[in-house]
Amino acid sequence: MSFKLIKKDKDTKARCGVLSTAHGDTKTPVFMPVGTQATVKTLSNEDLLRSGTDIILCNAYHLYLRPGEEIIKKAGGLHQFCGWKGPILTDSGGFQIFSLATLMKASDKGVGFSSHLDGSKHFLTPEDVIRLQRSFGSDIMMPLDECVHYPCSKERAADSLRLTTKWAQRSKKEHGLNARQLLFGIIQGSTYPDLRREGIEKLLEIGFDGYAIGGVSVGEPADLIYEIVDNATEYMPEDKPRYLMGVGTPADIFEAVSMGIDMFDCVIPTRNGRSGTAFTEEGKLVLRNREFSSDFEPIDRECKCYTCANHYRAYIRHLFNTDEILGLKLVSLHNIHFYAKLMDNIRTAIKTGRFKTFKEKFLKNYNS
RNA sequence: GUGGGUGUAGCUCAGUUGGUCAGAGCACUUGACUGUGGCUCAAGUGGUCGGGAGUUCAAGUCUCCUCACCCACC
Repeated sequence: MSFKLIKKDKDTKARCGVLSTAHGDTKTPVFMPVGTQATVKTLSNEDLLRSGTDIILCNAYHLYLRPGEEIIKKAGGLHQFCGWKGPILTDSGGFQIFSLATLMKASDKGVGFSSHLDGSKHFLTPEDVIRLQRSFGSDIMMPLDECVHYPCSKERAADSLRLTTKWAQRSKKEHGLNARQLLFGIIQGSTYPDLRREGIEKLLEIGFDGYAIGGVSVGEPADLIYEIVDNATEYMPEDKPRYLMGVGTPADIFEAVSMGIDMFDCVIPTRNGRSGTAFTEEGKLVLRNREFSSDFEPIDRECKCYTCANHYRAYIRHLFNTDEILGLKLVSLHNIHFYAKLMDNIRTAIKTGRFKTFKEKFLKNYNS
Protein backbone atom coordinates (compact mmCIF):
# COMPACT_ATOMS: atom_id res chain seq x y z
CA MET A 1 0.00 0.00 0.00
CA SER A 2 1.63 3.16 -1.12
CA PHE A 3 1.48 6.29 -3.17
CA LYS A 4 3.95 6.68 -6.00
CA LEU A 5 4.57 9.96 -7.77
CA ILE A 6 5.15 9.31 -11.44
CA LYS A 7 5.47 12.79 -12.85
CA LYS A 8 5.46 16.39 -11.72
CA ASP A 9 4.30 19.08 -14.10
CA LYS A 10 6.92 21.69 -15.00
CA ASP A 11 4.52 24.64 -15.32
CA THR A 12 2.17 24.10 -12.39
CA LYS A 13 2.06 22.14 -9.14
CA ALA A 14 0.13 19.37 -10.90
CA ARG A 15 1.29 15.81 -10.44
CA CYS A 16 0.49 12.35 -11.59
CA GLY A 17 0.77 9.20 -9.50
CA VAL A 18 -0.53 5.80 -8.50
CA LEU A 19 -2.31 5.05 -5.26
CA SER A 20 -2.24 1.39 -4.25
CA THR A 21 -4.93 -0.10 -2.04
CA ALA A 22 -5.99 -3.56 -0.91
CA HIS A 23 -8.47 -3.63 -3.79
CA GLY A 24 -6.25 -2.38 -6.55
CA ASP A 25 -4.44 0.64 -7.89
CA THR A 26 -5.83 4.01 -8.79
CA LYS A 27 -4.14 6.44 -11.10
CA THR A 28 -4.15 10.04 -9.92
CA PRO A 29 -5.42 12.69 -10.34
CA VAL A 30 -8.63 10.78 -9.92
CA PHE A 31 -12.31 11.56 -9.62
CA MET A 32 -14.31 9.33 -7.27
CA PRO A 33 -18.03 9.08 -8.04
CA VAL A 34 -20.14 9.46 -4.92
CA GLY A 35 -22.00 6.32 -3.87
CA THR A 36 -23.35 7.44 -0.53
CA GLN A 37 -25.54 4.43 0.17
CA ALA A 38 -23.13 1.89 -1.31
CA THR A 39 -24.45 2.68 -4.77
CA VAL A 40 -23.66 5.40 -7.25
CA LYS A 41 -27.25 6.39 -7.80
CA THR A 42 -28.83 4.85 -10.92
CA LEU A 43 -25.61 3.09 -11.99
CA SER A 44 -24.61 -0.56 -11.74
CA ASN A 45 -21.05 -1.61 -11.01
CA GLU A 46 -20.74 -2.67 -14.62
CA ASP A 47 -21.85 0.80 -15.74
CA LEU A 48 -19.13 2.28 -13.53
CA LEU A 49 -16.41 -0.01 -14.83
CA ARG A 50 -17.35 0.63 -18.43
CA SER A 51 -17.27 4.36 -17.92
CA GLY A 52 -13.72 4.18 -16.63
CA THR A 53 -14.30 4.46 -12.90
CA ASP A 54 -11.87 2.59 -10.67
CA ILE A 55 -12.59 3.95 -7.19
CA ILE A 56 -15.83 5.02 -5.53
CA LEU A 57 -16.81 6.83 -2.36
CA CYS A 58 -19.34 5.56 0.16
CA ASN A 59 -20.59 7.18 3.33
CA ALA A 60 -20.17 5.71 6.79
CA TYR A 61 -22.89 7.90 8.34
CA HIS A 62 -25.56 6.77 5.89
CA LEU A 63 -24.51 3.13 6.03
CA TYR A 64 -24.33 3.21 9.82
CA LEU A 65 -27.98 4.30 9.88
CA ARG A 66 -29.01 1.94 7.09
CA PRO A 67 -28.54 -0.97 6.75
CA GLY A 68 -26.36 -0.76 9.87
CA GLU A 69 -22.96 -2.14 10.75
CA GLU A 70 -24.15 -5.67 11.52
CA ILE A 71 -25.65 -6.38 8.13
CA ILE A 72 -22.60 -5.16 6.26
CA LYS A 73 -20.39 -7.19 8.56
CA LYS A 74 -22.53 -10.28 7.96
CA ALA A 75 -22.23 -9.75 4.22
CA GLY A 76 -18.47 -9.92 4.62
CA GLY A 77 -17.81 -6.22 4.32
CA LEU A 78 -18.81 -3.39 2.07
CA HIS A 79 -17.18 -4.82 -1.06
CA GLN A 80 -19.08 -8.07 -0.68
CA PHE A 81 -22.27 -6.27 0.25
CA CYS A 82 -22.40 -4.00 -2.80
CA GLY A 83 -20.39 -6.11 -5.22
CA TRP A 84 -17.85 -3.42 -6.10
CA LYS A 85 -14.46 -5.10 -6.35
CA GLY A 86 -12.32 -2.00 -6.69
CA PRO A 87 -11.12 0.46 -4.06
CA ILE A 88 -13.67 2.14 -1.81
CA LEU A 89 -13.09 5.30 0.15
CA THR A 90 -15.54 5.85 2.98
CA ASP A 91 -16.29 9.28 4.23
CA SER A 92 -16.64 9.37 7.99
CA GLY A 93 -19.95 11.16 8.05
CA GLY A 94 -18.55 14.22 9.78
CA PHE A 95 -19.88 16.44 7.03
CA GLN A 96 -23.30 14.76 7.07
CA ILE A 97 -23.69 15.01 10.84
CA PHE A 98 -23.02 18.73 10.63
CA SER A 99 -25.18 19.34 7.58
CA LEU A 100 -27.86 16.66 7.27
CA ALA A 101 -28.56 15.44 10.78
CA THR A 102 -29.62 17.61 13.67
CA LEU A 103 -26.48 18.14 15.66
CA MET A 104 -27.05 17.80 19.37
CA LYS A 105 -23.54 18.35 20.68
CA ALA A 106 -19.95 18.04 19.60
CA SER A 107 -17.49 17.61 22.43
CA ASP A 108 -14.07 16.16 23.08
CA LYS A 109 -15.78 12.86 23.63
CA GLY A 110 -17.55 12.69 20.29
CA VAL A 111 -20.65 13.83 18.53
CA GLY A 112 -24.28 13.45 19.49
CA PHE A 113 -26.82 13.84 16.76
CA SER A 114 -30.31 13.05 15.74
CA SER A 115 -30.82 10.98 12.59
CA HIS A 116 -32.13 12.79 9.51
CA LEU A 117 -34.22 9.70 8.75
CA ASP A 118 -36.26 9.15 11.91
CA GLY A 119 -34.95 11.57 14.50
CA SER A 120 -33.44 8.77 16.57
CA LYS A 121 -30.59 9.84 18.82
CA HIS A 122 -27.03 8.60 18.35
CA PHE A 123 -23.62 9.24 19.80
CA LEU A 124 -20.41 8.45 17.93
CA THR A 125 -16.84 8.82 19.11
CA PRO A 126 -13.92 9.16 16.70
CA GLU A 127 -13.01 5.58 17.69
CA ASP A 128 -16.50 4.35 16.81
CA VAL A 129 -16.19 5.85 13.35
CA ILE A 130 -12.83 4.14 12.75
CA ARG A 131 -14.18 0.80 13.99
CA LEU A 132 -17.20 1.21 11.76
CA GLN A 133 -15.06 1.74 8.68
CA ARG A 134 -12.78 -1.09 9.74
CA SER A 135 -15.68 -3.51 9.80
CA PHE A 136 -16.85 -2.16 6.45
CA GLY A 137 -13.43 -3.04 5.06
CA SER A 138 -12.93 0.39 3.50
CA ASP A 139 -9.72 0.81 1.55
CA ILE A 140 -9.43 4.43 2.57
CA MET A 141 -10.96 5.62 5.82
CA MET A 142 -11.68 9.20 6.78
CA PRO A 143 -11.66 10.24 10.43
CA LEU A 144 -14.51 12.04 12.14
CA ASP A 145 -14.09 15.78 11.70
CA GLU A 146 -16.09 18.88 12.42
CA CYS A 147 -17.08 20.89 9.39
CA VAL A 148 -17.98 24.53 10.03
CA HIS A 149 -20.22 26.69 7.91
CA TYR A 150 -19.23 29.71 5.85
CA PRO A 151 -18.77 32.41 6.96
CA CYS A 152 -17.22 31.40 10.29
CA SER A 153 -15.51 33.60 12.83
CA LYS A 154 -11.83 32.94 13.42
CA GLU A 155 -12.46 32.14 17.05
CA ARG A 156 -15.08 29.54 16.19
CA ALA A 157 -12.88 28.11 13.42
CA ALA A 158 -9.94 27.80 15.82
CA ASP A 159 -12.05 26.02 18.44
CA SER A 160 -13.39 23.68 15.82
CA LEU A 161 -9.92 22.96 14.48
CA ARG A 162 -8.76 22.02 17.98
CA LEU A 163 -11.61 19.55 18.25
CA THR A 164 -10.94 18.05 14.81
CA THR A 165 -7.25 17.71 15.68
CA LYS A 166 -7.99 15.91 18.93
CA TRP A 167 -10.35 13.59 17.12
CA ALA A 168 -7.64 13.00 14.49
CA GLN A 169 -5.17 11.89 17.15
CA ARG A 170 -7.66 9.46 18.63
CA SER A 171 -8.64 8.17 15.20
CA LYS A 172 -5.02 7.43 14.39
CA LYS A 173 -4.55 5.66 17.70
CA GLU A 174 -7.61 3.51 17.10
CA HIS A 175 -6.45 2.76 13.57
CA GLY A 176 -3.09 1.59 14.90
CA LEU A 177 -0.79 -0.16 12.46
CA ASN A 178 -3.54 -1.39 10.16
CA ALA A 179 -1.73 -1.44 6.83
CA ARG A 180 -4.58 -2.91 4.80
CA GLN A 181 -6.73 0.13 5.26
CA LEU A 182 -5.41 3.61 4.66
CA LEU A 183 -6.34 6.45 6.96
CA PHE A 184 -6.31 10.05 5.76
CA GLY A 185 -6.20 13.19 7.87
CA ILE A 186 -8.67 16.00 7.24
CA ILE A 187 -7.51 19.60 7.24
CA GLN A 188 -10.00 22.12 8.58
CA GLY A 189 -9.52 25.79 9.53
CA SER A 190 -12.23 27.46 7.48
CA THR A 191 -10.98 30.36 5.38
CA TYR A 192 -8.00 31.23 7.59
CA PRO A 193 -4.62 30.38 6.04
CA ASP A 194 -2.78 30.34 9.37
CA LEU A 195 -5.34 27.99 10.91
CA ARG A 196 -5.17 25.72 7.87
CA ARG A 197 -1.39 25.64 8.15
CA GLU A 198 -1.56 24.92 11.85
CA GLY A 199 -4.01 22.11 11.14
CA ILE A 200 -1.68 20.54 8.57
CA GLU A 201 1.30 20.68 10.92
CA LYS A 202 -0.62 18.92 13.67
CA LEU A 203 -1.79 16.23 11.25
CA LEU A 204 1.75 15.72 10.01
CA GLU A 205 2.93 15.15 13.56
CA ILE A 206 0.30 12.44 13.92
CA GLY A 207 1.09 10.96 10.52
CA PHE A 208 -1.49 9.82 7.98
CA ASP A 209 -1.49 7.89 4.71
CA GLY A 210 -2.91 10.87 2.88
CA TYR A 211 -4.25 14.35 3.56
CA ALA A 212 -7.60 15.80 2.70
CA ILE A 213 -8.78 19.37 2.53
CA GLY A 214 -12.20 19.50 4.14
CA GLY A 215 -14.60 22.28 4.95
CA VAL A 216 -14.57 23.83 1.49
CA SER A 217 -17.42 24.42 -0.94
CA VAL A 218 -19.72 25.14 1.97
CA GLY A 219 -20.98 28.37 0.43
CA GLU A 220 -17.84 30.40 -0.15
CA PRO A 221 -17.02 31.84 -3.60
CA ALA A 222 -14.90 29.72 -5.97
CA ASP A 223 -11.92 32.09 -5.82
CA LEU A 224 -11.77 31.63 -2.08
CA ILE A 225 -11.74 27.84 -2.47
CA TYR A 226 -8.76 28.16 -4.83
CA GLU A 227 -6.95 30.42 -2.36
CA ILE A 228 -7.47 27.94 0.45
CA VAL A 229 -6.33 25.02 -1.69
CA ASP A 230 -3.31 26.80 -3.14
CA ASN A 231 -2.21 27.79 0.32
CA ALA A 232 -2.81 24.36 1.83
CA THR A 233 -0.93 22.36 -0.79
CA GLU A 234 2.16 24.45 -0.03
CA TYR A 235 2.36 22.70 3.32
CA MET A 236 1.05 19.26 2.41
CA PRO A 237 3.70 16.56 1.95
CA GLU A 238 4.64 15.67 -1.62
CA ASP A 239 4.84 11.96 -1.07
CA LYS A 240 1.28 11.49 0.15
CA PRO A 241 -1.98 11.73 -1.78
CA ARG A 242 -3.88 14.99 -1.48
CA TYR A 243 -7.64 14.84 -1.53
CA LEU A 244 -9.95 17.83 -1.99
CA MET A 245 -13.26 16.81 -0.48
CA GLY A 246 -16.52 17.60 -2.22
CA VAL A 247 -15.11 19.42 -5.25
CA GLY A 248 -16.13 20.05 -7.95
CA THR A 249 -16.93 21.39 -11.37
CA PRO A 250 -14.63 20.66 -14.31
CA ALA A 251 -13.15 24.15 -13.91
CA ASP A 252 -12.60 23.55 -10.17
CA ILE A 253 -10.82 20.31 -10.96
CA PHE A 254 -8.42 21.94 -13.41
CA GLU A 255 -7.57 24.65 -10.89
CA ALA A 256 -7.12 22.22 -8.02
CA VAL A 257 -5.00 19.82 -10.10
CA SER A 258 -2.80 22.80 -10.98
CA MET A 259 -2.37 23.35 -7.26
CA GLY A 260 -1.30 19.77 -6.66
CA ILE A 261 -4.50 17.95 -5.72
CA ASP A 262 -4.67 14.22 -6.54
CA MET A 263 -8.14 13.11 -5.53
CA PHE A 264 -11.66 14.49 -5.89
CA ASP A 265 -15.20 13.52 -5.12
CA CYS A 266 -18.31 15.45 -5.93
CA VAL A 267 -22.03 14.86 -6.34
CA ILE A 268 -22.21 17.21 -9.30
CA PRO A 269 -21.97 14.73 -12.20
CA THR A 270 -24.53 12.38 -10.70
CA ARG A 271 -26.87 14.91 -9.12
CA ASN A 272 -26.87 17.05 -12.24
CA GLY A 273 -27.33 13.88 -14.24
CA ARG A 274 -30.49 13.16 -12.31
CA SER A 275 -31.84 16.60 -13.02
CA GLY A 276 -31.07 16.36 -16.73
CA THR A 277 -27.90 18.43 -16.96
CA ALA A 278 -25.12 16.87 -19.03
CA PHE A 279 -21.46 17.85 -19.16
CA THR A 280 -19.73 18.35 -22.49
CA GLU A 281 -16.48 19.96 -23.55
CA GLU A 282 -18.45 23.07 -24.50
CA GLY A 283 -20.12 23.31 -21.10
CA LYS A 284 -23.30 22.16 -19.46
CA LEU A 285 -26.33 21.11 -21.46
CA VAL A 286 -29.72 21.28 -19.76
CA LEU A 287 -31.39 18.47 -21.67
CA ARG A 288 -34.82 19.18 -20.19
CA ASN A 289 -34.96 22.33 -22.25
CA ARG A 290 -37.38 22.64 -25.12
CA GLU A 291 -34.62 23.37 -27.60
CA PHE A 292 -33.71 19.66 -27.50
CA SER A 293 -37.20 18.34 -28.18
CA SER A 294 -36.33 17.64 -31.83
CA ASP A 295 -32.56 17.33 -31.51
CA PHE A 296 -31.59 13.99 -33.02
CA GLU A 297 -27.94 14.15 -32.04
CA PRO A 298 -26.20 12.44 -29.14
CA ILE A 299 -25.29 14.55 -26.10
CA ASP A 300 -21.74 14.69 -27.45
CA ARG A 301 -20.76 13.31 -30.85
CA GLU A 302 -17.21 12.57 -29.77
CA CYS A 303 -18.25 10.80 -26.57
CA LYS A 304 -17.77 7.03 -26.42
CA CYS A 305 -20.23 6.34 -23.60
CA TYR A 306 -23.23 4.02 -23.91
CA THR A 307 -25.67 6.92 -23.82
CA CYS A 308 -24.02 8.82 -26.65
CA ALA A 309 -23.60 5.67 -28.72
CA ASN A 310 -27.28 4.79 -28.49
CA HIS A 311 -29.53 7.75 -27.76
CA TYR A 312 -30.61 11.13 -29.10
CA ARG A 313 -30.88 14.32 -27.07
CA ALA A 314 -34.56 14.43 -28.09
CA TYR A 315 -35.15 11.01 -26.52
CA ILE A 316 -33.42 11.98 -23.29
CA ARG A 317 -35.40 15.22 -23.13
CA HIS A 318 -38.55 13.11 -23.65
CA LEU A 319 -37.55 10.80 -20.78
CA PHE A 320 -37.12 13.76 -18.43
CA ASN A 321 -40.29 15.37 -19.66
CA THR A 322 -42.23 12.22 -18.85
CA ASP A 323 -40.43 11.45 -15.57
CA GLU A 324 -39.07 8.19 -16.86
CA ILE A 325 -36.26 6.81 -14.70
CA LEU A 326 -34.08 5.81 -17.65
CA GLY A 327 -33.33 9.50 -18.20
CA LEU A 328 -31.70 9.79 -14.78
CA LYS A 329 -29.47 6.85 -15.59
CA LEU A 330 -28.50 7.81 -19.12
CA VAL A 331 -27.32 11.29 -18.15
CA SER A 332 -25.61 10.09 -14.95
CA LEU A 333 -23.80 7.49 -17.03
CA HIS A 334 -22.67 10.09 -19.55
CA ASN A 335 -21.52 12.50 -16.84
CA ILE A 336 -19.51 9.86 -14.98
CA HIS A 337 -17.93 8.86 -18.27
CA PHE A 338 -17.20 12.52 -19.00
CA TYR A 339 -15.48 13.00 -15.63
CA ALA A 340 -13.47 9.77 -15.95
CA LYS A 341 -12.37 10.75 -19.44
CA LEU A 342 -11.50 14.24 -18.28
CA MET A 343 -9.26 12.84 -15.54
CA ASP A 344 -7.68 10.45 -18.00
CA ASN A 345 -6.91 13.33 -20.34
CA ILE A 346 -5.52 15.35 -17.45
CA ARG A 347 -3.20 12.50 -16.44
CA THR A 348 -2.00 12.03 -19.99
CA ALA A 349 -1.41 15.77 -20.35
CA ILE A 350 0.66 15.86 -17.16
CA LYS A 351 2.69 12.83 -18.22
CA THR A 352 3.45 14.30 -21.62
CA GLY A 353 4.23 17.73 -20.21
CA ARG A 354 1.29 19.41 -21.90
CA PHE A 355 -0.97 20.03 -18.92
CA LYS A 356 -0.86 23.84 -18.98
CA THR A 357 -1.76 23.96 -22.67
CA PHE A 358 -4.45 21.34 -22.22
CA LYS A 359 -5.98 23.23 -19.31
CA GLU A 360 -6.01 26.53 -21.18
CA LYS A 361 -7.53 24.95 -24.25
CA PHE A 362 -10.20 23.18 -22.24
CA LEU A 363 -11.21 26.23 -20.20
CA LYS A 364 -11.31 28.44 -23.28
CA ASN A 365 -13.73 26.05 -24.94
CA TYR A 366 -15.80 25.40 -21.81
CA ASN A 367 -18.62 27.73 -20.87
CA SER A 368 -19.17 27.53 -17.16
C1' G B 1 -90.63 21.22 -20.52
C1' U B 2 -90.00 22.72 -15.03
C1' G B 3 -86.73 23.46 -10.86
C1' G B 4 -81.71 23.55 -9.07
C1' G B 5 -76.37 23.66 -9.75
C1' U B 6 -71.68 24.77 -12.22
C1' G B 7 -68.87 27.92 -15.91
C1' U B 8 -62.22 32.19 -13.31
C1' A B 9 -54.72 30.20 -16.35
C1' G B 10 -53.48 24.00 -20.17
C1' C B 11 -55.73 21.04 -15.48
C1' U B 12 -58.03 21.20 -10.30
C1' C B 13 -59.97 25.15 -7.90
C1' A B 14 -59.75 29.98 -4.13
C1' G B 15 -61.83 34.69 -4.62
C1' U B 16 -65.91 37.56 2.38
C1' U B 17 -71.41 42.43 2.60
C1' G B 18 -69.48 45.23 -5.09
C1' G B 19 -63.58 48.86 -3.74
C1' U B 20 -54.83 46.33 -4.47
C1' C B 21 -59.64 40.24 -6.66
C1' A B 22 -56.61 38.87 -11.55
C1' G B 23 -54.92 34.48 -7.36
C1' A B 24 -53.04 29.30 -5.55
C1' G B 25 -51.41 24.31 -6.49
C1' C B 26 -50.04 21.30 -10.51
C1' A B 27 -48.31 21.54 -15.55
C1' C B 28 -45.20 24.38 -18.80
C1' U B 29 -40.61 27.67 -19.53
C1' U B 30 -35.72 29.10 -17.73
C1' G B 31 -31.94 28.97 -13.97
C1' A B 32 -29.43 26.83 -9.58
C1' C B 33 -27.41 22.30 -7.43
C1' U B 34 -19.78 21.13 -5.07
C1' G B 35 -17.54 14.92 1.54
C1' U B 36 -26.19 13.12 -2.46
C1' G B 37 -33.02 10.96 -1.64
C1' G B 38 -34.43 10.90 -7.61
C1' C B 39 -35.35 15.94 -3.67
C1' U B 40 -35.43 20.87 -3.28
C1' C B 41 -35.04 25.96 -4.37
C1' A B 42 -35.45 30.54 -7.40
C1' A B 43 -37.52 33.17 -11.30
C1' G B 44 -40.83 33.35 -15.48
C1' U B 45 -44.89 32.62 -19.50
C1' G B 46 -50.29 31.70 -19.27
C1' G B 47 -56.92 34.37 -18.17
C1' U B 48 -61.77 40.64 -21.92
C1' C B 49 -63.32 35.78 -14.97
C1' G B 50 -68.59 31.25 -20.93
C1' G B 51 -70.98 35.40 -24.21
C1' G B 52 -74.04 39.96 -24.35
C1' A B 53 -76.72 44.01 -22.19
C1' G B 54 -77.78 46.79 -17.77
C1' U B 55 -77.28 49.09 -12.48
C1' U B 56 -73.03 51.85 -10.20
C1' C B 57 -67.96 56.57 -9.30
C1' A B 58 -66.55 51.20 -9.31
C1' A B 59 -68.84 44.40 -11.46
C1' G B 60 -65.79 37.23 -11.20
C1' U B 61 -69.04 39.61 -7.36
C1' C B 62 -75.76 42.54 -8.25
C1' U B 63 -79.97 42.33 -12.33
C1' C B 64 -81.73 40.57 -17.15
C1' C B 65 -80.99 37.79 -21.68
C1' U B 66 -78.22 33.95 -23.85
C1' C B 67 -74.85 29.52 -24.54
C1' A B 68 -72.57 24.93 -22.60
C1' C B 69 -72.38 21.00 -19.17
C1' C B 70 -74.41 18.33 -14.74
C1' C B 71 -78.48 16.72 -11.34
C1' A B 72 -83.62 16.07 -9.99
C1' C B 73 -88.71 15.96 -11.40
C1' C B 74 -92.23 15.55 -15.43
